Amino acid sequence: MDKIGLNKRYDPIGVEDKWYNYWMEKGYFHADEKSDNPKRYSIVIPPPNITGSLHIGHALNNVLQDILIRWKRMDGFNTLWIPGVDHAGIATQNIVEKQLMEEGRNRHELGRERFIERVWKWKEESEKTIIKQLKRLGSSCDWERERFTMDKGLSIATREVFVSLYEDGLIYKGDYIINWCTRCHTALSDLEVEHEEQKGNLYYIRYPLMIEGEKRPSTDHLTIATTRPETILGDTAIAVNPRDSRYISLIGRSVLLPIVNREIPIIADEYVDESFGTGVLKITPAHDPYDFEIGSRHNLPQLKVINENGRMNEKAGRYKGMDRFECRKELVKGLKEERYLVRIEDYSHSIGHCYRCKTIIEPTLSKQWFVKMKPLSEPAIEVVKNGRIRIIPRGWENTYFEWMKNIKDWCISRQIWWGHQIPAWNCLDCKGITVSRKEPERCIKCGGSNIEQERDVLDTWFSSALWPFSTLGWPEKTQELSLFYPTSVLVTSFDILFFWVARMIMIGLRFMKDVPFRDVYIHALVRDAEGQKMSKSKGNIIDPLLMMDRYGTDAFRFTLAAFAVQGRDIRLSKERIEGYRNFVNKLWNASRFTFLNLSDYNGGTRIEVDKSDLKLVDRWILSRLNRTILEVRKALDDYKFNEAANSIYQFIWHEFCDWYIELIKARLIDEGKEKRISQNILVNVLDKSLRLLHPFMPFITEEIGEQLPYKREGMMVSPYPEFEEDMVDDIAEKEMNMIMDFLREIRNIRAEMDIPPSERLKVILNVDNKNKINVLVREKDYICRLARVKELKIGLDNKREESAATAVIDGIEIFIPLEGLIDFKEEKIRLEDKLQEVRKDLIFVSKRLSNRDFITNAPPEVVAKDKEKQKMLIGKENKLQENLKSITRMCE
RNA sequence: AGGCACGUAGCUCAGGGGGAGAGCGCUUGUCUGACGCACAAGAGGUCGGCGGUUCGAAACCGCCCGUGCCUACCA
Repeated sequence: MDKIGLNKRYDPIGVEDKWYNYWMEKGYFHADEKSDNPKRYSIVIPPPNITGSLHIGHALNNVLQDILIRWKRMDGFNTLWIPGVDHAGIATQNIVEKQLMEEGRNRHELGRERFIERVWKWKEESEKTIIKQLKRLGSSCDWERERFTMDKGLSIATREVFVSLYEDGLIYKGDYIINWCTRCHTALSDLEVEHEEQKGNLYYIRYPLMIEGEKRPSTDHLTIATTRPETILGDTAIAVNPRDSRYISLIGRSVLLPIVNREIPIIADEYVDESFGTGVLKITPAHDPYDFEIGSRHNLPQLKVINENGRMNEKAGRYKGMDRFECRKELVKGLKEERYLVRIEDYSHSIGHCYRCKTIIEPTLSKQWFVKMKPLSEPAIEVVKNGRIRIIPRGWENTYFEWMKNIKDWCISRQIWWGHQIPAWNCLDCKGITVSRKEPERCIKCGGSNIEQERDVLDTWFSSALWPFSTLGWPEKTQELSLFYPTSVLVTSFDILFFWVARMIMIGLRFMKDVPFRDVYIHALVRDAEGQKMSKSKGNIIDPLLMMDRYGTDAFRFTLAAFAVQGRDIRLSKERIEGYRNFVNKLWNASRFTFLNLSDYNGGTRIEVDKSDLKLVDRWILSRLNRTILEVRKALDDYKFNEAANSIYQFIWHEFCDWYIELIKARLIDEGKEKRISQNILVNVLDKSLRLLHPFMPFITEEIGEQLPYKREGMMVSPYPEFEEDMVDDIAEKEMNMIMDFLREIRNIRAEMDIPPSERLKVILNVDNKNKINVLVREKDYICRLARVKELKIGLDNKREESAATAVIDGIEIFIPLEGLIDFKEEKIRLEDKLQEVRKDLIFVSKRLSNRDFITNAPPEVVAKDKEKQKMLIGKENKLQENLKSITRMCE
């Protein structure tokens, strides 16, 4: 007791580190792969990118996982939470390149090997920061099992998956149009392209029609609308719809390409929309995904005119070397001068940008590696359809199906250095490709030794797709795999549903023959108070570390949980965190109170008192506690973190602190049996509340829990409170509600009549039945104390005194004699207001009850409830009327 | 263009067929032997608009308005 009781305010500094170190020393986070515990629960962390530090979204993500893991651990499961970080190919490479730039160097000067060494150094640094932050949050990860997407085991796993898919014909290499980032110098998958609506122009350009059979243009022409005039240089045809009567006769003829003066054919293709622009489409197969497809259908030449830097290449003639956007300007100028340009319209359309650097994507023809998705996607759709995997909230299932149905092959090669180098070797002699798990010595085709490994690396998401089983040791047949796969739940946010979740499902099913996780819980995105997505460039980032420094980790964690509503984004506000900081402090002081009253306590660790010795308040608080336990468990089961947090909050603050502690103060002053019972219940309720709260607030619950009169190894390894049905006590709750109503009524009179709290009152009660009298008499001491009443007269026929304020609750008339203190006029107004309120309610209920349809159609219990209410209101109305009458007399 | 959310107290948000809830803020009072990061009592809402279903709608359905997000090949 001396230990606590010192500070009136809880100070998290020091406490958090102390407990985290304690848990680590005890090895509580470590899952036992040799355990025969049949209850198992596992989560793999969505590995944060090693691009610096964690933001608030990560904080939310990990707090929710930690809540689940701590809850299950307390509930007796063998729990495993695997932590780790992701190499994040392009993003990380960009960061290190930027660092080099600041030193006035670039990666090409350094060379591939030394550059990669440099990235590894950065990795160590960033990883350290991230892990530290995760620990600061209280995350109870199994650190002995920490993984990295490029560590040795995961590299082997990645290679295994690649080779295996290649052998099964699901990975192929080919020339296709891909999304090219001219700044990152790499291909990107469709998902890595962000579309953004932008203002641009639609240029109407005249293409002169060639005279049939001759090598010269006629004076006729076709007009074509385009947003990208610079691609004219790469046009190899123009297309019209075969049904378009305007152009039907022209199909098969040709036009002269303006500026370039090259002759290209007019082809017919269904894709062309007659109603858009002029109904004529220029075809640039090497720089547009749909032109590419049309080109393939018609065997058109593919003419690349833009290079990997976004500059025009030698095929662009006099525009060679120009940036693509500069070329556009110049070309338009040229078209204008040579009278090819008909007009320019304003036009806004969506343009693809690189999701890493926001550069405008250049669709480019290129040789890349792809994964065939259709055979993988079908089983992945099935497992969600048949409920083997649950997506929570369910609304996301539709989004998932939609995407999976329209899935296209996945471009997985990246022209960067940081990542898993593709395990394919090209033969310099026969051009054959050797794909192999081990470094091959000879070409599989010609047997020559003149082979060279692919320089490209794999898309980062390729290795992420194996995360749920590669982290458990696959392709080795480990104990961990057999114990913890499939994992129990994946906690993530919707923005990587396709990038990651869908791919994990596909790859997991393929290689493990089972889903990677049973539940997918999709949480909100954290936005700032204005609803903006947080980003460094906007400068609206709330730093989780700063919040934890300022308010403590427990308050911060609790806030995130309380905000974690399904299907809605979070707007984080400091006020709210502050509110929960106050809650932490409230709990701290309730505990102080408890310990200050425990100096002579030698009671047991359980509720060992005879149930018949329990007072109403005891029965009530135990009933409420158990209902709360039930609610919290249910909410956690359903991933309703906010509901769980709220239940605990309401219980601890507004029931345990506001009422129970206040009510038992008098009992604790006495000595003897009564005191012991109070102490016992007090300790038990506090203990269970702490354990209930532990997954949300791990630190303070340990700090307080340590001082409970129990011999324990720590809250985090104590059992999670169980719901005990026989503790639920409807009668106690009903009686307590009556007493609380009654107390509120007296306090209300006090406040409205400006009677200072220090003024002890005399109160007379006129009660309508014996039962209520018994309860009131029994609880008289409590009532007097909390209402600050010096004299309480309870009876069946007590009469109102003349100068008394009055109030009515269900079946109880309250008279407070206020000789000299009462202002009759004011009291009259007060009663009139009350009467009006009651009448309003009464009219409402009566109206409903007089509706025949209501009586016949509404459920009987609803009707019964209304009838009872009506009866109560009539009683109240009568009493109020009587009292109003006599107060009116006093006014005269 | 299509799809999906959302619109509830001044602010941030819960709830969801049977008389509107929380936190913060606001007003008034308290300095009570755990806590002023507190206690007590209050004020404050046509639950975006219009129709429909129902005995009953803030909740379910349709349309409209507003906001946000996602997906998309109309050059």
